[in-house]
Amino acid sequence: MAMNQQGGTAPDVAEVTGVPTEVDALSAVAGLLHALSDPNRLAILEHLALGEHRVVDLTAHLGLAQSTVSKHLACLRDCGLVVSRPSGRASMISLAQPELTHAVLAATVRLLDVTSGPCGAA
Amino acid sequence: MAMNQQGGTAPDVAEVTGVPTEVDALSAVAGLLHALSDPNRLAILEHLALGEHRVVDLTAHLGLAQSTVSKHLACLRDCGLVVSRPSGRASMISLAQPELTHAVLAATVRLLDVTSGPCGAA
DNA sequence: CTGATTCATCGCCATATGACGATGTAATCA
DNA sequence: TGATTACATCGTCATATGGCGATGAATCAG
Repeated sequence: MAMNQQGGTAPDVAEVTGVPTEVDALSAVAGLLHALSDPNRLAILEHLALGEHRVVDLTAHLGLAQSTVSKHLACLRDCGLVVSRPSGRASMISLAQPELTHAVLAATVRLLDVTSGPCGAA
Repeated sequence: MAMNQQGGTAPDVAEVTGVPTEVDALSAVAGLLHALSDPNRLAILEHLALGEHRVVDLTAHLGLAQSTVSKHLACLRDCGLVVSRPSGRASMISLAQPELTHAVLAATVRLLDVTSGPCGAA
């Protein structure tokens, strides 16, 4: 049973990693990551990093149908990644947690830089 | 609509956020995040955080079919998240980038903690 | 009031994905 | 040698997902 490599007194995975182990918690994390695992949604988040934007602006920027963008925004809103502030007949969309969201993406870029680098590049 | 980015004087989204803006780069990031957006794959990564494991061990741990686990591992291997070291007739699987991978998950947990908290909890 | 704009939602469709069992290959054991 | 174990791959199926257009509600312009 070579399973306590962390030394100490039988460390729990969650305590070592700081990431939950239960299925529910993992599903929650996976759900949030799933919301981030779409290029168009990432483009939306990036665009929102510059400030508030209307849906129609995001639609024009992405070159997608308005319904598609609206659905993506609903996804991001469900995950609490963006918030919408009604302004007249428009909706001003903005990042709910700019710094934390950026932290996840930055960490992912760093990881991507290492994982994809040694495989194909020098 | 203020969209002067690539000028060199005005700040580019990528420079502000540190996250690429091109579709290819976004797709790459999205692909990596997609690999992380599955509860079972997250469970695999967490389990591997404790050290090397055989496929059959992961299979027993997850309670999934061997083919399913193998496919998940293939996904993770394609993304460069895990590496496999042949050992006899078994394959020892381990994290390729434990710290960077953990950094992404930790940042996601932090984000989840904020996004899911204020919505339903106090 | 009438028309235009903005956004959310619904229905639909093509594709992607996760699950499984079955099969093939390589390595270990009797 | 033959049998068993460990793993990867293939084929299949049910479901999820992203895309679009159409529709409806709300707001603003005239």
